[in-house]
Amino acid sequence: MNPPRRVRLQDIADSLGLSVNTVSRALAGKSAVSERTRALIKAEAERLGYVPNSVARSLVLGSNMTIGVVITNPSNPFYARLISAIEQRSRALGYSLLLMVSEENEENERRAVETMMRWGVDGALVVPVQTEVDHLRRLTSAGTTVVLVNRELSGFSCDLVGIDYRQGAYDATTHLLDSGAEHLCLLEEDLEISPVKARIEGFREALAERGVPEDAVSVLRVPTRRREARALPWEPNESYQLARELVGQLPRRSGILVGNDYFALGVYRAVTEAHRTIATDVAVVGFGDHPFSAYLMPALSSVRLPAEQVGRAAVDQLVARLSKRESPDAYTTVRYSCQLVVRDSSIASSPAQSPPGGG
Amino acid sequence: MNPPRRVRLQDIADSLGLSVNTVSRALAGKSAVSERTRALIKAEAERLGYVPNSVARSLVLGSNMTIGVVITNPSNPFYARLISAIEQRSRALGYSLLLMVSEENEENERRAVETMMRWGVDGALVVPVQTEVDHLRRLTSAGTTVVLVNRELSGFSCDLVGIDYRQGAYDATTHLLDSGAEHLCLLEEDLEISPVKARIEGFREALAERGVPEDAVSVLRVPTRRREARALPWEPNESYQLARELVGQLPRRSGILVGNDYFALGVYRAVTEAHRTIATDVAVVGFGDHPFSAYLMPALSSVRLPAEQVGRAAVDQLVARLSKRESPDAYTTVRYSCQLVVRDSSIASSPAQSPPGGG
DNA sequence: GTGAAAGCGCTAACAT
DNA sequence: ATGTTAGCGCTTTCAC
Repeated sequence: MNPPRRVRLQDIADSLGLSVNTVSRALAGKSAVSERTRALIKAEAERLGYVPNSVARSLVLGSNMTIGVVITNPSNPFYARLISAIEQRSRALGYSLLLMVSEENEENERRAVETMMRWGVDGALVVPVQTEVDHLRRLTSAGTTVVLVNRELSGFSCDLVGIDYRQGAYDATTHLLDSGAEHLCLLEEDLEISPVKARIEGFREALAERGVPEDAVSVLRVPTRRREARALPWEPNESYQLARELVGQLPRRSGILVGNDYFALGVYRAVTEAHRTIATDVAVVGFGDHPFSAYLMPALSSVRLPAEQVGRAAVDQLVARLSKRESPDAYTTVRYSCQLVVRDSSIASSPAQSPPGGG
Repeated sequence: MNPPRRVRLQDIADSLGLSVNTVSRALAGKSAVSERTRALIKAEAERLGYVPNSVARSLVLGSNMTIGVVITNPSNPFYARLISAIEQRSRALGYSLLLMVSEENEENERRAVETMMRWGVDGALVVPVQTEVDHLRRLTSAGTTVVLVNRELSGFSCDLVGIDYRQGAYDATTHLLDSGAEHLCLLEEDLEISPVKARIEGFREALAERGVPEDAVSVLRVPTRRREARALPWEPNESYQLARELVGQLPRRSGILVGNDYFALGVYRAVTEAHRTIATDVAVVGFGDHPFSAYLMPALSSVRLPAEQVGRAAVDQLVARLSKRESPDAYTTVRYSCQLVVRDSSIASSPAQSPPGGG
């Protein structure tokens, strides 16, 4: 059997004794076609199983209704949710998605940008790896609209849709203090990216505001080795090792804020193995509110991240830019606030201390 | 500033006083160009910032080095891993990825197939929603190579790369029996898909082999409502509700196998709330070996799924087919085996019953 | 070794 | 209302 050649406009035109042009217009819904021939053409297209050739269409139109998405790691639950949201919204607006993964690697990101330029995607949604921006600049100056997602980048002006991690960390820290924690520790990823910086800021800000002394505060970096190929950033083992060391020297009434719910798993194990109790001895709050967090024992308090909102808004922002022909003179930055979900891991650590039958 | 028009072969040719053709051949690495001009051309291309137009190239070549991927839900950790693996391997082989999400919805899958036909992707990797196959047939008969991933489909012949869920369930069930469980229950997703069927088979097979009486066995379906928009299949609440009812009537020495680690979270909570103990009273084994499972207390035994192998193999299988020009006369089915990881949730439930100091 | 010409499938401008 | 022509950027004959 020879390869079944694809049905073209020409085939429909021939079969009906019309010109390609008429067929094109009829199927495109343009006005200059009689309803009779249009019906005829549609029927014939249906009969022959005609499928428009997007590649040819894109070549002449110069646009291909495609959005390039560059993500650092789809296995990270947050980015998985983000991809879902982006795909859903893009699909609703008629855009296809070219997915690229940078693996926290600058070189991969460069190649992704190159790919997008080759394909001439209409727009790009990028979670940038780091601070290098020259390739992104090339991309925009080649006429591609770029919207940064989740991570901010100084020295590169474009729209950004992100999350107010500072506020999230601030709220979580304040909550830990309200729950009675006096010694605070932040366990963070070891990447130099804006979400981490913002969380540290929010953490510090809350503590300063309450006048917590410097020596009662520490920020520790978990060696996630994200940049090593195939390393899972959320493998709890690293945070477990770190928490083991930490837990020995942990004073009473301490609170730990972790930059990722997976880190909390390591903390839980370390604390439990040291025969101390989450919540009572050590209050814990996570980031991400992963589905498992509500089901840990005790249930983990966590800062919920609006991945769906961010994904949707990023697509909307991108598409809005595309409809405006000219290059913008001002860029938008949107940071969605995140919401602390209080559960058992951070409830006030004192109730057991009230004397039974007292009062 | 007027839109910066993209650099074409023509621009390089003009700038060097050559023909488009020569430039094309030079950059394509063809032989019929003198080394001197080739160097000149490459330098000029570099200088002007030339980026090949993949759309134009695809139109003439009829192939675009693109693979269409249709996934039911990227937020599902298993599919997230699968996407990662597929992307990584595709990238290594020079293919771009068109990502589409079906949301367990037949209509979306149809649209995804339509999109792939429009773009004329070289091949398609599909996790099929259900049993409908007419659109997939159209896709293949239009000349697109299809490889099914993770879910099997009767009535549609093509290559398939999947997982031996039957074997996984068989091993897990045997293990539960070996651990002393006498009353067995399987908590499964409520989708009519091959992985679920295979797990039920494996479960039943192991029990039959050991002569476990029918009335000591049950298979329950968790109403995951996957098909409802935005419903998270792994939201543990449904399994929690189900397990609550179950746990009241659970005899001693029972074992629960769940089709998804997230279900185990619901079971853990229900069992704990009923003042019974995981492992001792109820042995539990999960499926998926999600990162959190090893950190539950007690640590969850689970069947590890080779998502990375499957993703990589699926791409390799697809690309292998693409290199063979003619339509195949035989299709390959590969099922990767999965490995049970035994942890504390399913250790023998009897040690505490041996009389202290006895023997 | 290089150039001229044709054409991939489609749409837009300009006829008629 | 329909047909003709041109051209998107590239590759592939086929000349020279």
